[in-house]
Amino acid sequence: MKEQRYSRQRERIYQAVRDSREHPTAQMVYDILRPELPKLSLGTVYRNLQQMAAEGRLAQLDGPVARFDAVLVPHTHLCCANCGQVADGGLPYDAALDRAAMAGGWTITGHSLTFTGICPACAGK
Amino acid sequence: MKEQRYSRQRERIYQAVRDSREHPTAQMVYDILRPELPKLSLGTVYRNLQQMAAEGRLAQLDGPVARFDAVLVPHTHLCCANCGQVADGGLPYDAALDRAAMAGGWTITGHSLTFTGICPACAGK
DNA sequence: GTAGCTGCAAACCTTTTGCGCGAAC
DNA sequence: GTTCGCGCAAAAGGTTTGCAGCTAC
Repeated sequence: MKEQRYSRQRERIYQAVRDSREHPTAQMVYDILRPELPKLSLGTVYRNLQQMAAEGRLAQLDGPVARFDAVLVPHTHLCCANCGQVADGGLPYDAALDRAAMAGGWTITGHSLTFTGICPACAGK
Repeated sequence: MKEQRYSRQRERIYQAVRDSREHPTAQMVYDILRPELPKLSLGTVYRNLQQMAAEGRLAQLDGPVARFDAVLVPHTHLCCANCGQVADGGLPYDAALDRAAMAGGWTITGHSLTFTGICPACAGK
């Protein structure tokens, strides 16, 4: 693996994901950091998010646009079909599922359990 | 809802998804049909896939690129981390999860359970 | 001094959309 | 004849990449 150096931008990007509750997209991270780092480039955000996801320092969530999560303990997610927000689910990760799914020659390394529904804010409208 | 007319293209697109085992993307459907319908447009494939997904005639799978499935009975999926292929999982859909997830004011309409791992073909290499 | 990282901009890929013609009804 | 759907092409996101200069070590 390539040697990795410290960079102020990478640290801020990581903190922005960790401190945000909304599983931010690259664009959201960029918007969060822009006031503080006006010269920050969107390309740098993408590069660092991808790099940290590859290292396992961040988790990447599937979807039409990629979202990132600094909570590495496996957990479920709730996705609002109306506004698109992603929240943490209340159910624990069930490792028994992985063992059960290991069939047909597949090696299972994990799973993603995402619920779809309507969030409280959207339900009120 | 808008009145819907028959179209040869839509039928073929549906059949291509149904007859393919690989949960094809729009591009894959286009490639499958091109020999048979040389004038087919990629835009038409996207339009019809999206329309049939909205009607519930097809299921749309999340991911970096959208995939489609003609099997409407809810079921789990296996995704190969190496080659990206998506296969059907052996586990049944557990509706009890939806009831359990309904907390914090959310209305849950369904869930998606996707296992990540290595498929037999990639494991052999 | 030598990599690695940034900012910038262009390129890329997937998906959507506007438009005029042809097809279904 | 009236709509709706198609093919085409352009546009619109989201994401990646090449490059020259700056930064960590």
